[in-house]
Amino acid sequence: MKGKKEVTIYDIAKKLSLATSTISRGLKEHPTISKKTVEKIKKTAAEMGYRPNNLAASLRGNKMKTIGVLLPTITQPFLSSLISGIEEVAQKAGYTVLIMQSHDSYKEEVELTQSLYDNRVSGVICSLAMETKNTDHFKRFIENDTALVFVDRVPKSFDTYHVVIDNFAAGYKATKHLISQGCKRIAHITAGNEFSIYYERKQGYLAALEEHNLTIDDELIVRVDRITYKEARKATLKLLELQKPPDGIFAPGDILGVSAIQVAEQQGVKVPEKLAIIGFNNDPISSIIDPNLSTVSHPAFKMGQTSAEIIFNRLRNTKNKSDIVKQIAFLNTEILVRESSKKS
Amino acid sequence: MKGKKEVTIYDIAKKLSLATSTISRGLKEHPTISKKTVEKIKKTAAEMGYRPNNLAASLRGNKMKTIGVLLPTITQPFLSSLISGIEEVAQKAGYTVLIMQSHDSYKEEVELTQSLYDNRVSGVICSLAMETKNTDHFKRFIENDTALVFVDRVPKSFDTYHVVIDNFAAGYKATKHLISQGCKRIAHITAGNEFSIYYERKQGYLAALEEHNLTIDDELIVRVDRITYKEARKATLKLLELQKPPDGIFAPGDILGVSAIQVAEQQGVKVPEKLAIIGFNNDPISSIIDPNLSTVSHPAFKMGQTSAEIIFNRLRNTKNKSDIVKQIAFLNTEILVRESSKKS
DNA sequence: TTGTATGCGTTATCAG
DNA sequence: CTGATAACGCATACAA
Repeated sequence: MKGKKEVTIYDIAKKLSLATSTISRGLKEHPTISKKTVEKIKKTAAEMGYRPNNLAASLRGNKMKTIGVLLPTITQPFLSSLISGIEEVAQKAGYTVLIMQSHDSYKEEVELTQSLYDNRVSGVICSLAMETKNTDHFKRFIENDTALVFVDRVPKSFDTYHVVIDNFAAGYKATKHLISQGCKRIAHITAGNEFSIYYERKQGYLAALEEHNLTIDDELIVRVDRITYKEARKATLKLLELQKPPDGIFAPGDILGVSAIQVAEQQGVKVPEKLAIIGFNNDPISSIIDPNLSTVSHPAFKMGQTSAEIIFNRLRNTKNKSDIVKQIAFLNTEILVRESSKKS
Repeated sequence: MKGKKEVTIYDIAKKLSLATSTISRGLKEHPTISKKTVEKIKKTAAEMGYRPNNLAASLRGNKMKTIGVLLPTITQPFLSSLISGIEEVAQKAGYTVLIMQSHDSYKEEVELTQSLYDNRVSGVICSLAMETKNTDHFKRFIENDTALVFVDRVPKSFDTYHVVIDNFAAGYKATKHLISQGCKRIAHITAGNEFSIYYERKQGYLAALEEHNLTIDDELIVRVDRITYKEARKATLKLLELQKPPDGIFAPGDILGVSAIQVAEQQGVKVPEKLAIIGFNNDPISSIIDPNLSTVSHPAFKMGQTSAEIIFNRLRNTKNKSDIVKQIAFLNTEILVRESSKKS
């Protein structure tokens, strides 16, 4: 009933009348093994259909050659690109990628964190769930010498590696762009708690308004519970129904921005003439929708690569691991001006 | 310099003056251990910060509680939904998900297959790379008793579980829909080799034409090398520039369909009046683009769930593993009629 | 109900 | 350059 028994280095050893240790070393081209022997071992191994057992190998070092990736969701262009970036770097390094979705739930995040730990991954790359405020569940990784990198949605007060964009600056730039197009009443859609990227973006938005002496009107700032088309639709509608509707919207996500465009058109509000809109992320839809959505480029793939590279650097230098307690990599963002915000 | 040493069942045993085997059993609530002892063990384990080592546990059974997922890419709505479905089921079953991207390359697929094997995953869910014709690299899983399920892009001649939609029927239905809207010259965009889902869809398209006595015009069938907006644009342009351009396009993917809509509009060809278009997959963009793209629903999430369920069923019933050599689950598809194809 | 002993496949250490 | 052996952490067969 069982499948064929596995070929182990022991089998190879027996066949070649060598010690298992020699086989083990030969397979890894250890310098102390003669060329000839190495070749012989490799040849025989291939013939016998030998395949290493990463499990057994990892048991000694107590770590799998695996990077755990913990994200809110993966069905989002930005995040799947991020994974792609991680994957590319990991694959080259001979590591595999374990992916988990927190669905923006704190509870799930905590559980998955444990699962990752139980699997003894070498490193963890995480973007926090929207709900998450306390990040104590990550401490175990530090104590255990597991490389830890937070990306995009990072905790405020956790000393480790962060890969982010400057959300404040991006929000500021986006808002300023709308102002430069002549907008006077700029609305904003926000989400999450005070630890979230959306909070930062909002701060940037507020700063830009202040700098240009535009009054900050609370009714122009609406909140969504989740980033969905439906929620965004409601939010936009609310804005358009105001006594004094906005002439610009800074939507901190393209889903929100696209929704805004659609609702506006449905309501007969011309974009960008009557209402300029800028989104965030540069999702594929942003350049498909008509009018094209201006947006802020978010280097997702690059962020993934960078995160993974940090992990591997950290893994390589076992020495100075405790030297750096915190390091933040800021990646560049750019305002992509497209049709939805071109008034001038 | 090292992190704290790990707490093992041995440490717990020492602390409680019990045998490691008792601890091991107590942790899993083995019936032969007294309630009291179980509780005591669990409490102490928690206090000491014990976390199981899946590596060690798996080494005995020679399999990790992990499902390997091998896909062409993950940055595609259809595939990331599929993963989501797999993830959900796996998470409930206490399994983790290892994800790899073949980037539609045969070579990468073979390598990743090995990597999956080396990690001793319990099951593999795979959607084949576009390039792949030979699937011998999957045989090892069968021999090794690793549950194997192919999903969506499945091999022609491999006896194992398949989870698919009826691509022929879907292609037939989509084409028939266009015919019912009065189209006489229906174009088609195709891709991949004769083992691909696109081939099946094309066959369905051809069958529908034949059934309705529409002449099959080779110049109406164009081929793209990869499913990208750019490629699709070129293909559509080619069609529109024909002496006798088509009055309908069956695009076997929403990316292709969306591109077709855009190119048509740019060229001043009214959709659907002059050109009816239907896509495939029901990607998010299909209902965002204006006019909305008619499409064929592809139950991605469901396919993921089904694939995972098959894996776990198979894993549970170790007995009759060789009884079923091949089993195909066909999931339902539906024509979603939207603006882009509504002539009548 | 609990304890003892052993093995899973590999690698590191220490000998030769 | 190669060999013997212990160890990684856990789970099981067999004893008690």
